[in-house]
Amino acid sequence: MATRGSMAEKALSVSSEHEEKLGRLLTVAAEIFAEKGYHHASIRDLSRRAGVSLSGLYYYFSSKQELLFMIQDRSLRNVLAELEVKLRGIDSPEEKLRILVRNHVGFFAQNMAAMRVLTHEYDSLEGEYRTKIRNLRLRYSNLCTEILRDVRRFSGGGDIVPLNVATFGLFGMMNWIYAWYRPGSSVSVDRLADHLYRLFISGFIGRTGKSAGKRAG
Amino acid sequence: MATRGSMAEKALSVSSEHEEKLGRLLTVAAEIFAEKGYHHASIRDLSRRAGVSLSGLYYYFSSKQELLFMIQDRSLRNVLAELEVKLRGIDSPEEKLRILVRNHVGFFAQNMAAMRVLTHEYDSLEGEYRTKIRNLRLRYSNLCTEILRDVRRFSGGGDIVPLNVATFGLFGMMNWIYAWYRPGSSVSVDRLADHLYRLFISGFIGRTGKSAGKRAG
DNA sequence: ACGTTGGTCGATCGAGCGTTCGACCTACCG
DNA sequence: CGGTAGGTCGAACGCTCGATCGACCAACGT
Repeated sequence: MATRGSMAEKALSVSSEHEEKLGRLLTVAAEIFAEKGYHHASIRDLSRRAGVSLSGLYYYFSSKQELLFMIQDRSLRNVLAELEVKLRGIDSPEEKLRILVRNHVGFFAQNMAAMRVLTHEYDSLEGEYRTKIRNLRLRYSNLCTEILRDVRRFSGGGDIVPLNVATFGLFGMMNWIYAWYRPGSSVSVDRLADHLYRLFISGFIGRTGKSAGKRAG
Repeated sequence: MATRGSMAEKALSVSSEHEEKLGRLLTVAAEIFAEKGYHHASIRDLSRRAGVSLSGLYYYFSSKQELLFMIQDRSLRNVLAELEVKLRGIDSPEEKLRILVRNHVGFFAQNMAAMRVLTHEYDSLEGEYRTKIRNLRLRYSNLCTEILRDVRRFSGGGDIVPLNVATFGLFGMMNWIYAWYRPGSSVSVDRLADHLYRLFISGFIGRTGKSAGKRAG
């Protein structure tokens, strides 16, 4: 059906079929990488699970490294793009932060395999692949740091915790999810995101525990 | 030198030399695992870096899996043992929590390779090795959860965030350190631990960002 | 009818892997 | 001295890996 038509139509449909199959391969590969780790997973595993011959796979990517790169690149770009759309038109810094957390946690829950590969297998990247992913990650964490800066300025909170420590603390909380959270748990994804947001925000904008009227050092 | 003496003395000194060399091997192995990941690291790498023949290594461990297990087992036991000592005689739950964070972060900074392997390569363990490490981890996180429960009861804080979410959030913050912190940074280890403690505690015991007033208790 | 292009495959290569084995070399014991 | 035990080693085995190559096929334009 979709393969009939003019040259332009065909080129389009063919390339979209190509994209589609590549996408399927990347999804399956992400699952395998997430299960066994990049280095332990073999292209033969992917060949078996995807029902494609070993050599046939190499039509869609040129090396195992590139395969890993594509998974991380797509995940990160998706997270970033979606986040930037959602932030459009939002003024309140705290609301921005809440959106960031929800977006991040949401992606994790929805596509756990790829996100796990993203946080777990960064060091498996080499050379230019690593550099490119590093830059994307930097863009992401910088965006987060800027939001945190605004949150603090806006709330008049003190400079208790350095901005970069706070940023990494937040990412730590969010990225650690893959180690324990299973979708379909008693805590829904939205509630989880909300919990983490609340856990973070009030520690960030002020008040240390000791001023809670209990202890005198 | 140390090899002279009676049978008992020799047995002692020999076994302690054995322990010592095993310890060195584990340290080097942890560095390699931390660098390249468990599956990508080879026993031959260890052989080269430790200056011991390939087959000679197998006198000290019986398989690569056991090697990985020993690294994780020792790290976890050290962290736990040291923590239990430090907690002895402490009553204040908040102080207990502060000690836990300092202890954890301190171990990370002091022995980053092994701790990285501990948090990063749990899934590389198989069979009984995995079960044993899982139990140790459980003991650790349960200890943490209990402290958090006391903190909340003692501070009269609300039940905003479920205890297990809070526990994993805290571990996430602490374990994420290996992804960005480098010893000798501008933030000292003690200050880092303090930052993370403060970031966590006030988000945990109450008040969302909106109404950041003093609580009366 | 023919050439081209996109896609797939079996067979195979060379390299590296974890592990084993038997030989070997001390340093001690009786 | 001979014997035994702790420790070390080179060589090799069997296996899996990532990657390549040339053959093949169906669908298309001309």
